Formats: sequence, structure tokens, C-alpha cells
Amino acid sequence: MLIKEELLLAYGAEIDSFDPNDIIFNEADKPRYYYQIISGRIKLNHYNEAGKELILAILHKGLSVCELLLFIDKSYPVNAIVLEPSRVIKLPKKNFFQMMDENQEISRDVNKFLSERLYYKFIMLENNSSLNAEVRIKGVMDYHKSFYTDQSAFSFEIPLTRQQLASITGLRVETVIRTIKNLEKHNVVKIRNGKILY
DNA sequence: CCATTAACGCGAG
DNA sequence: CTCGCGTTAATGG
Repeated sequence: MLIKEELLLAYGAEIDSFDPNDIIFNEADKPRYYYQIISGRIKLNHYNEAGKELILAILHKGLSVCELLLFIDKSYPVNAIVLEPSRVIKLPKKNFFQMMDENQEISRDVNKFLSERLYYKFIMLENNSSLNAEVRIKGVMDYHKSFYTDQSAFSFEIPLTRQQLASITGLRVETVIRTIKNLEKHNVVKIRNGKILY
């Protein structure tokens, strides 16, 4: 967890509950709160000129949501859409900065978190720039598995649908299916009940 | 809604 | 020409 709930609450945070498809903020909205996920999952997405969805991130418990916007004077470049019933703790921007000023270690933790996310953005961009569909998909799978403790083969169930994998990689769902089948044939993944084990 | 398959088009190499 | 990906359509869960 990035920041302890008790500390956020002490600075005036509130807890909101959301249902699937709820929108926490929209593209072009002005950032006003620091958000941190208590439970559930949230995606950050953008629709391109052709109406095709690009998923920038799928965030889970303990992670903050687009906190980088609090540090710059810009509108959100993505929508935040709830995937599963979720609870989110939110702290007004002003309180967030007061908390950072009064707690050196929190300030450092947020820096570290931002750095990590930026680092993985580089990695993901490198993978996603590949012409090879396998490289793009494995990049996403490696990233999601990196949050998971058991690193042994086939121990991790990819928590994404084929369509979501396609929207993250910019590929078509049929290409994702073909590529995953091929990875299974080469013993890189297993498929059980449609779920991808990696 | 999600996963899969097949046929076909098309561009890159 | 071959290969891989996108497109379309159809099928089944």
C-alpha cells in the first residue's frame, strides 16, 4: 500500500464505493483529489480517433490513481473507469500537499512510487513498440506478474480478458488469441478454463 | 459480453 | 512469395 489509510483519514480523506463501469474521473477533468485504491480494480483508458480503446493501466489494491497530475497544472489525459466493485480513498489536493510537507517519509514514498511507474512505462513502451505481437503480450504479462510473489512457471493467472490484452497492446483480439495459442504450444503459458496461466 | 475459428486482404520483408 | 496482422462473419459458451 502506498500510503497508510489512517494517515490519509487523519488529513481528511473520505472513502467512496464504486460499481463496475462507474467513472471516477473523465479525460479533460481537472485533478482535485489524490485517489488510492482500497479494494477492486480500475482502468485508465483513452479512445483514439477511430473509437478504439487504448488501456493505459489497470490498477489494483494499494495503488494510487494518476497521482502525477497533482504535481502539474494539466487536465487528466485518461478516463478512470471502475472494473470491479471498488472502494477508493480520496484526499483533496490541498490536504495531500499538506500531508506531504509534514511527512518526509511519505514524500519520499510517493517519489519512489512515481519513479517505479515511470520506469515501467518505459519498459512497456519499449515492448509495445515491437512489431512482434508476442513481445507486446509477454511484456504485459511480465509486468502484471511482477506484482505477484510466486514467480514460478504457470503460477500466475493473468487477470485480463483477451480483449483487455488487445486494448493494452494495441493489437486486435484475434491476434491476441492467435499469439496466446502459440505461446501455449511452445509451453510459455497454459490455458485452463479460458484463463491464461503464466 | 467473451473466446474461438476461418477466410480473405494487404503490406512488409 | 510468404508471413503476420487486421477485418469480417459466424459459432458457441
